[in-house]
Amino acid sequence: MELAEAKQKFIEAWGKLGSEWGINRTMAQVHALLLISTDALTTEEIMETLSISRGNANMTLRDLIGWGLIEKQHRAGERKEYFFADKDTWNIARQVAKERRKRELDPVLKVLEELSHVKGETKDPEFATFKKSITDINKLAKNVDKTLDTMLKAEESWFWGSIFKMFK
Amino acid sequence: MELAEAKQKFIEAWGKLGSEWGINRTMAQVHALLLISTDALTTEEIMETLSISRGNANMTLRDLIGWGLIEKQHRAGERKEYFFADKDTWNIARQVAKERRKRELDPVLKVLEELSHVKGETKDPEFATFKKSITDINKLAKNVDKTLDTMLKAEESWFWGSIFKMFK
DNA sequence: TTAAACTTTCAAAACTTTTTGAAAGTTTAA
DNA sequence: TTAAACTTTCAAAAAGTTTTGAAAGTTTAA
Repeated sequence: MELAEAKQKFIEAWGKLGSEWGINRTMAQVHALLLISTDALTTEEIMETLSISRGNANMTLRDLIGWGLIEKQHRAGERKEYFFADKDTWNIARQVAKERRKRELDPVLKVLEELSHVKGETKDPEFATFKKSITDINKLAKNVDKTLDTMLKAEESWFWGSIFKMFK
Repeated sequence: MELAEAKQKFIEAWGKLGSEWGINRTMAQVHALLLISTDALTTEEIMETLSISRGNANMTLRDLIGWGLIEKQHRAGERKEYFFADKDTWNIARQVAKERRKRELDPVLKVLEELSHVKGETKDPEFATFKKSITDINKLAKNVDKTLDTMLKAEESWFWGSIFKMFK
């Protein structure tokens, strides 16, 4: 397989994975392109390579910066802005986990906390079922939250070392 | 807060979380409804409670069965089918992880494996960058895969016990 | 058998999300 | 200043996804 073809395939695969995980396809593709680019790229180059519009490229790049996955680079004597991706996969995983926790898990935890205090007649089976489900899900969610927290603070080697030890 | 209101809130929150995670909103809502229902419900009751059409209810219920999250119940002397959800949150988490691994992670692993064998000139920086990114992502993906595998086989208590030990 | 009770299908409609591109805005060198 | 080089915005269009509902299909009691 040619390198160019391989790059193309990677961009497609990454884009597909992204869209299945609620990150939009273009965003994942731009990220993939920057991940496998040796040098930082301009908006123009990104637009060209992925055949996307200027507006789309601009918004996507801004979102990626918001997610902490890419950065701008200023070059002396040049007007254009260059973009490059953090290439450390461990950082990527952490950034994504961090953002998704903030955007998705946190609000759910808040609702669950609120719902777990609903008062009712313990003998009422309707109430008992509701209460049990909420409590159980709340427990799981809190565990996930705690695990993410540790993961976010962890160093890569320490983290995987622990995983390996854990899973023999 | 009234029990009825609390139920409504839970269904909404679960639906929102689902849609952010690539599971469609209705599917997550039907799941939520069954999770907090003491008794198994008919298609009719689900349609009514969530204000959705027969077709939608039918497809959604079928998908949920496909995900292993709910089951049909047959009642002697009755024509209707009843549906109920597995209430064990640990099982729910495992089922979801299992399905998503099959649908999303497996295909990506396949592509990465293929791409990690692309041959090229090691001195070419373009090639070197590509190779490194693919190799790193491949490593991470394999680790995630292995972790999921263990999780899928694990008992709840054992799993969380290990997590706690790991994270002090 | 039959027909009532129920389930499934799927094309079209509704809704949601993403993308476009032209216009407006900003920055900088001269 | 000015104007060229660049970035940002956003309303409208395109694309993608979900939902509807009526018709077709299936099952079962009698």
